[in-house]
Amino acid sequence: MLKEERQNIILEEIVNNNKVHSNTLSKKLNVSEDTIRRDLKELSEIGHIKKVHGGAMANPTVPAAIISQKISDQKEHLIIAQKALSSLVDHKVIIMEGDESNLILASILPPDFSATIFTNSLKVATRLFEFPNIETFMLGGKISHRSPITSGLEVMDALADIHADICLLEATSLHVDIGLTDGDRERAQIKKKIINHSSNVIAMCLSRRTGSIKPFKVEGLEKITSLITELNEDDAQLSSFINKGIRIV
Amino acid sequence: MLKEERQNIILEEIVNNNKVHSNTLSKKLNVSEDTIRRDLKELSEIGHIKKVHGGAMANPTVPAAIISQKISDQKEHLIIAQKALSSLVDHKVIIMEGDESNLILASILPPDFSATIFTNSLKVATRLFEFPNIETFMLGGKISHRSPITSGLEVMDALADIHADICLLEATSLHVDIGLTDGDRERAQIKKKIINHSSNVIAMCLSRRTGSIKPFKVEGLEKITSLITELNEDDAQLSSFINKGIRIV
DNA sequence: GTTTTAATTGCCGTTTAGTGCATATTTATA
DNA sequence: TATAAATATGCACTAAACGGCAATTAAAAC
Repeated sequence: MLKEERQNIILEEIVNNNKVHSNTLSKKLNVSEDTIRRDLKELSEIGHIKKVHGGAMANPTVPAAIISQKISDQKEHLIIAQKALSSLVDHKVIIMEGDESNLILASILPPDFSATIFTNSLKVATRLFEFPNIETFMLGGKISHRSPITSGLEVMDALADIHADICLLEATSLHVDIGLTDGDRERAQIKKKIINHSSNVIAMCLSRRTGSIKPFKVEGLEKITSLITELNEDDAQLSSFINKGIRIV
Repeated sequence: MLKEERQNIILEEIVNNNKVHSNTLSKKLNVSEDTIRRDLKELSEIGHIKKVHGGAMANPTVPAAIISQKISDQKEHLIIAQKALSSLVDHKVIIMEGDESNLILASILPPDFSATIFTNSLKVATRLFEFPNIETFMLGGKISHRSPITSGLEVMDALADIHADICLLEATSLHVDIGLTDGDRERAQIKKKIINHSSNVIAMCLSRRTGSIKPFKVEGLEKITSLITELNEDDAQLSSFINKGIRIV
């Protein structure tokens, strides 16, 4: 059995029973307790479950749907989120757009992290609620039927009055020549506005999404300060971005 | 059983009964009283409960996040939510304020329910996201550290442009003479504004919260169209409200 | 298809966490 | 104040966690 398969089973069990025991899992999956322990450690690093003595439990604030997402996707976002975290400093104004890498990022922030954070994601906002030193602002608006994210005029209006030190964008498409594009018109507009109201622009993009082009233009590459993918900085796939002067993290 | 699991059970029991005894817990959970005592010590160090001789009691300053998990109240909220549901009709504009009964209500809506719903609760909005025929609008703003609810100027501004057919308010205090009051100033203002932007005002209130008065006035009883509690309409406790002309559901 | 490389896993010795028990001390209250 | 119950403390035992290492297995490169 593959590790990934096993970890998905573990997540499934946590969603169903709210908890797992290392020793029973070990027997059930025919691996040593050490392996289970390593699995639980990895899974808990993503932030949706909590490792405890003897097993693991679901994080009470995380909905089942999030926990049971395929582990392979979560891991890629975790790598991105970890890099993003190292780019953040305390006491700044941050805009977090979207709910993929940003959700994981919100899960791995140090408990005493201090900042003012704006977000259009219900999931991210719910997560940030737990942090006593973070001032969270939900950007209000109509909730899309595609993902639990606000968009529309209200978000645009709210952004008009904001300036952030740094914004963290989920890039669904990033092309070396065309720049940042999006499949949703409203979301493209929102991203554009966020970029123009932030001193630093960090695009978080899965490597398989680089190179693609979506119908709605956000901004050209020159507006992007840094690009974070799950790849190493020196990966050949990213050299064209480096040539354009983008900082790779 | 995992330690955390056991402590969750203890917390739950304290939240429900306001107190626990070490010796009964010891029998119930099949561990020594020493272990229970250590659990209570740990929980009290975190600050959620207060250790007393012979057991522990609920801490008066328990964070809202924990209170909201009250199991016993869930039943009462369900009764309220069911009544509220019967008051709703399709294709209306609804404001749902707060996340107790409204969250349950959002969970029991028929899957094809059609409406435009505004809410200041992250939980409610997240739940409503699942409904294909509901247009959900999240009222943006600063997220309170007490519960995952937006408040502040942005909410007020957003409300200014809205008129609803019906609003569903979580009433934390409802007094026959004083009317609706709230313990939080901003939230009181928001409720007031919601009331004045709705054709029908439904107050959802646990019976034990009727009669109490909180520091910040929302509106007098005359602004309330209907009152929903978990009690029967003809319960004696509610007669004083009937005398004031409130419709009891 | 084979070789090379990297990831995964199990094992082992050591360390730590959790639990129960014995005993001394404190607390509630009759 | 007497007395029974509850608590604190120290100790011992067990199960789990940790870190390093070697063997195995999967993935990548050739």
